[in-house]
This record gives sequence, structure tokens and C-alpha cells, in this order.
Amino acid sequence: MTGGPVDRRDGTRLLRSPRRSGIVEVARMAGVSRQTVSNVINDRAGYNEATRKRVEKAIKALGYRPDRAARSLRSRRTMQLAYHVPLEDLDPLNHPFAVGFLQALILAADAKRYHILTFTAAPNELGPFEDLVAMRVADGFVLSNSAVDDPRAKFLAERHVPFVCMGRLAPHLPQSWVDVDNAGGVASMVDYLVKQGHTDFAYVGYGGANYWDIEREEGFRLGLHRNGISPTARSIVRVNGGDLHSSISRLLQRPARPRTVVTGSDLIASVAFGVAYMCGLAPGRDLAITGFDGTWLHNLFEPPLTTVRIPLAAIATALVVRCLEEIEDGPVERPGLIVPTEIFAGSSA
Amino acid sequence: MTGGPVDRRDGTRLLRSPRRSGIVEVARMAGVSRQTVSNVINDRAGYNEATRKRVEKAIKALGYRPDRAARSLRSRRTMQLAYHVPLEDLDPLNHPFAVGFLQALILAADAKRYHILTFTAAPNELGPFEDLVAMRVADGFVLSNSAVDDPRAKFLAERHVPFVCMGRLAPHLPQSWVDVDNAGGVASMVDYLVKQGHTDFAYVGYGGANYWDIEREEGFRLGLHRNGISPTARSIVRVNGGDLHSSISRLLQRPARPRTVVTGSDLIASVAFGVAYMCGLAPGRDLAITGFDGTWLHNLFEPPLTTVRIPLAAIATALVVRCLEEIEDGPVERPGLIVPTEIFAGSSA
DNA sequence: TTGAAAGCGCTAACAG
DNA sequence: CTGTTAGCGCTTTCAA
Repeated sequence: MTGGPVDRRDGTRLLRSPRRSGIVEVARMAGVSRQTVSNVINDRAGYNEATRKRVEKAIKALGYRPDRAARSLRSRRTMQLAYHVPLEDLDPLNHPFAVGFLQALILAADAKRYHILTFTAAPNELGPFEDLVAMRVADGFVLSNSAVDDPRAKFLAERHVPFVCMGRLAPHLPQSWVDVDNAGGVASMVDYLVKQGHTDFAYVGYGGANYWDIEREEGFRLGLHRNGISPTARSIVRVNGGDLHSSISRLLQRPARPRTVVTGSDLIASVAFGVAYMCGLAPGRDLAITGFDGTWLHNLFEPPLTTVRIPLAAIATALVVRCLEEIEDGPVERPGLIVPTEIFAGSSA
Repeated sequence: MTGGPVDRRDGTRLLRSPRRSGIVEVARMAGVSRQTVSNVINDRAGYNEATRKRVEKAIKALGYRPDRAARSLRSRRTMQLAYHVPLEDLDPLNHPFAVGFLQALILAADAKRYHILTFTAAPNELGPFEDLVAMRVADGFVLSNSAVDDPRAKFLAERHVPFVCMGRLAPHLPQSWVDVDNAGGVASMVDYLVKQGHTDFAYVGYGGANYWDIEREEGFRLGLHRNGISPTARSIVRVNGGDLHSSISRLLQRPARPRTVVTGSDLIASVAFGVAYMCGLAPGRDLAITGFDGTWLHNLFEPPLTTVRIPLAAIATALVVRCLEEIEDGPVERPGLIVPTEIFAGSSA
């Protein structure tokens, strides 16, 4: 038998460094107590500069990283944020946005040494939320695609679980959200187009109940109004996933077709491109087309799409910062944050 | 002062159930030792049916879920898989695929009560991998977009960290990968088209060094060959992100333009659609076009795209199963798994 | 400024 | 089949 207190043959392969070096080994190497090592790691006070140097040298030499589980158990912090990934087929039109958002979120969290844990749930299914909360898998939640009166937000608020939301929430819910200035974005696009000399506008947006679709359409009206242009009833076309192609076709085949089409998403714009070509109109020359989102999609456009860009990095950073504040300090009484958009100037308009 | 052993005022809000009910409370309620409760939870042997019933009743009554950190610390299992999300702008053409894959992965992991933790790293940057391994944040890794000789795979293999890979790996690396039958997929598409009466083929694929692009092109040749058709040198067009539009334009404006265009991705197909319209050709009528991937993108096509569908759910499930086996049993000596594709019949061809 | 003691909530190992 | 004992690796608390 070996001399150790317990003879543990470690048959199964676990996730471990080549040579395990606990905090004690670091302490021994640096000639301090393990407490001091802990203090240095969590940069708390309680040691002098020389000590810190020695400890850090030992940490580097041993390649030491504190064990996450042990740390979490003691400190009650998992250093993880749970992100509810919207269900695949529920809103495929949001996909171009989804990848960029996740990426931005991961990077924003990383800057605060946090990780993003992803999960899904069927619509109105709160079980997965329950589980994560009860098992304490994450310190807080990130929601996107939120309804104004979101059941997930309601649930988390009731449970006093820290969370943030990409998308505004009704006043009776915590105002821990960050959102895009949808109306302002479209309105500023109209401004931009008017400056280019455009006067003959139409708008194509989703006709769903999502507040952002309503706001973008509102932004179109606002933009026209403040430029002294009055929209005709027929200049606003509401589409949904299914009739995208045919609706836009009809619009462009009107006897008096518009010369400038502002749309509520890059995806709609992409379909408009196709229809334009189909009608023998070259986007950017015979017909101006603009989008909304500014995701990777515009790599596909020919000519490059002029669009309203959603500043994902700024949004993700704001979300993470707010979430960590909620985690640290409890409910933060503060209004939601509305982030302005930018115009991405392509040559489609 | 309170009567408890320690007077802990809990000022900061943590992620916790409304009423915390440890395993001891469940044990007391069920009238058993806490070990028995643990056994029931982890469905190990060591109790009779009646006991189990009582314990489960108590668990439900108290809404008890074992604390993840405590569990991980003791059992050395985090119940998490780390998924390396490819960097945003590195390969935007892969995005349509990315969302669906992540979703499939989350669901596959969930079926095994595992969670997916996402992270990114700059190209050839292994630091984030180091960190996750050393802190034991996950039990294993999932990689996608792998190169055949992937440095990430090499690193993890050297460290004896369990991992799986979406995409084949060179023989000197662990064969813990799952991949699509790229060649077979395109070849079967050619079969399908020949059955429809097509004879006049061209192929448009990425000209990059990715093996899957090479394989898809190879599949095209194979498909033609086994149908007794010989490809002309000019019938295969290699494109890259930038010249997509112009290359396809040139192809379709040849004096003897092909009547059937097989492509290496839905994205290429989408551009081909645009160009076809631009040339006054209706896809599905004047020109057959097919894709590869079968993601949500085909929601956009008019008419619906005929494409080679990658079975994401099957792939994700296979990946998770293999990864858990590696975690449980150590390195599994077993060849990589190649998953067959399916034809999604739209009306573009 | 540092060190020692205690214990986070659970599961592994072994004794009844 | 059940209960007891130990301790995962770290941070918190408190005493020196």
C-alpha cells in the first residue's frame, strides 16, 4: 500500500492539468500561508508588495488556476451567466442577429471573467429556468427576444434572481434592460436618404406584434415628417415571413413604384434585392434599398447594403455590466438603457 | 444576536431558491440519512422502493435540487461541455450553420443533463482552453470548424482532456470526431437531378483549402461519373467570399450557359438565385439551382431551394454521446463517424 | 500584515 | 440495505 492517507487509484480520466498543484503548493513554494495566496488571487488587501510578487511567481511557475467548483461552493459565485438561446425554428428570421449577439455576449462577459452558459426552453416553459436557479448553475440570466411583458422576466423577478434583458420590459417588471433605438434608427436613415436627394419613399417591415417592428415603422413616419414629407397610405407595406416575396413584388410592380425602399431588416432587404433584379431594376441605381441590423448578412449583397447597424458590442457590454451590478448589489433602481444605432453606408442607397 | 452558530447577515443577493432546503432537510423529512437521499438522486443502488418513494416525495415537496458547485467539487464532474464558438468575422459564411448547430448541441447535451458553456478564442490562441482546463470548468470540449490538423485538438489531446470534433481529424489525432458525408451528399444530389432529367451540369463551390469544400467538389465529379456524364473543365467554378457574385455572373452569361447549377452551400445558391434573376432567368424553370446545408436560410428562397441537408440533430447527439464516453471511460479507440446527408426537395431544381 | 480554524453542500468509502 | 465518517479545494472569519 502507499503511504498516503487514502490510496486513490484514479482510473477514470477527469478534466485536470497534467500535474495538479493546489493552492497549498503555491503557498509552500512562495513561503506563505495559503490564505495569502487566496488574497493575492482575489486581489484583496492584506499583504505587501514583495509577498505578492513571490506569490505571483509561484502561481505562474506551477501554472496554478483556482478550481472553479471549490471556489463557487465557498464564495457563492459561479462566474457564469445563463443565456436563454431562442428556439431555432421559432423565429428563424432573427438568426442573422443571433450569432453576432452571442459572440458579443461572450466577449463582454469574458472581459469581466465571466462565462456564458447557453440553454433553451420551449415557449412558456420555465422548467429549465427553475433548474438552473435551484442548482445555482449561474449567477444571473441574460434574455433576448423579450416580449414587453415577458413571462421569463416575471419569473426571475419573483424569484429575486438577477437578470438582464435585450429588449425593453413593461414598467411593472425590473427595468434592467438594454435596447436599440429602433424608431431613431429608421428615422435617421430617412434623414440620410433625404440628404442624398431621395424623396419618393416606401417602407417594408414585418407586420407582427413585436414592438420593435412597430417602432421601426413609427421611425419611418417620424423621419418623413421631420423632413416635411407626408407618407401616403400605400407607402407602408407590412409583410410576414410567408408573403415576403409576393408583397414586395407587388410593391415594385405598381404603376407608380417607389424609387426608395426603406426596410425593417436586412433579411427583408435581401428579398427586396432579389425582387428588384427580377424586375430588371438594379439596386443602388434604379432603386434605393436600405436594411436594418447590420449583421454579417451584408457580405452577400451586391452592391453592398446601406443599413442601420445595431451596435452589438455596446449592447452586450451594457447588459453584462448591469447584470453584474445586480448580482453584486441587488436590484438596481435605474431606467432601461436605449442605445443609438449607426448608419452603415453601402452603395445600395 | 441570533442563536445560530454564525450570525450571517446576507446582504448581497445571490442566486438562490426562495427557501433554501439542503439535502439534510430532505433526509429529515423522509426520515432517512442524507446519504440515502444522495443515492436516490444519483440513482445508485442501496435502498428499497418504499424508501425511494418517500425520498422523492420529500424532494418534490421541498423543491430540492442538489447544488451544482458542491456536487462538482466532490464528484469531479461539472456536467458542462465547453463549446468553442468560432469567431464572428472569421468565417461569416458559416453563420447560417452556426446557430442551428449550437441549438442542436444544447438539446443533445440537455438529453444527457449536460449544459453547454460557450467561449471564444482568437485564431491559434489556446489561452482560453488552458484556463478552462486548469480551472476545471467543463468535463470536455466540443470543437467545430476543425482543420484536419487542428491545433486545438492537438492541445487537448496532449493534455488528455476529453473532446469531440465536428469535422474529421488527421490520423495522428484522436478520432473522436463526427462529420458529414460531403462527397456523398453532393453525389446523391447529382443522382437526384439526373433522375429528374438534368444533363447539363455546372458546379460552384468555395475554392478554399477546407477539406469539406474539396470533398463536395469531388462529390460532384463522382456523381457525374457514376451517371455516365463527363464534366468539362469549365463546368467547375471555384469562388471565394469576395468574387461570388461576379464569378457566378460570368458563368451564367456564357454563350453556352449550363442549365443546372449544383452549389457547395446554400449561401452560394442564394447568390446564384440573385444572379439568375438579374439575367432574367427564373430559378427552377429556366435554371436549376441546388444548395448544401439545409439551414433556416432556405426560408428566404423563392422558389424553395432544393438542397443537401446536414442532419444537425443526429450529429450533435453523436458528438455528445462520444464526448461523454470519453469522459466516463477515457480515450475510446474508435474510428470517426460519418453521417449521411438527406436531400431536401424544394422546387429550385 | 499574516496565520489558523471552520465549513460551503455534497458524494465516496466503508462500517453496520 | 442503511448510516457514519471524512474530505473535495477553496474562501470566510477571526485571532495573532
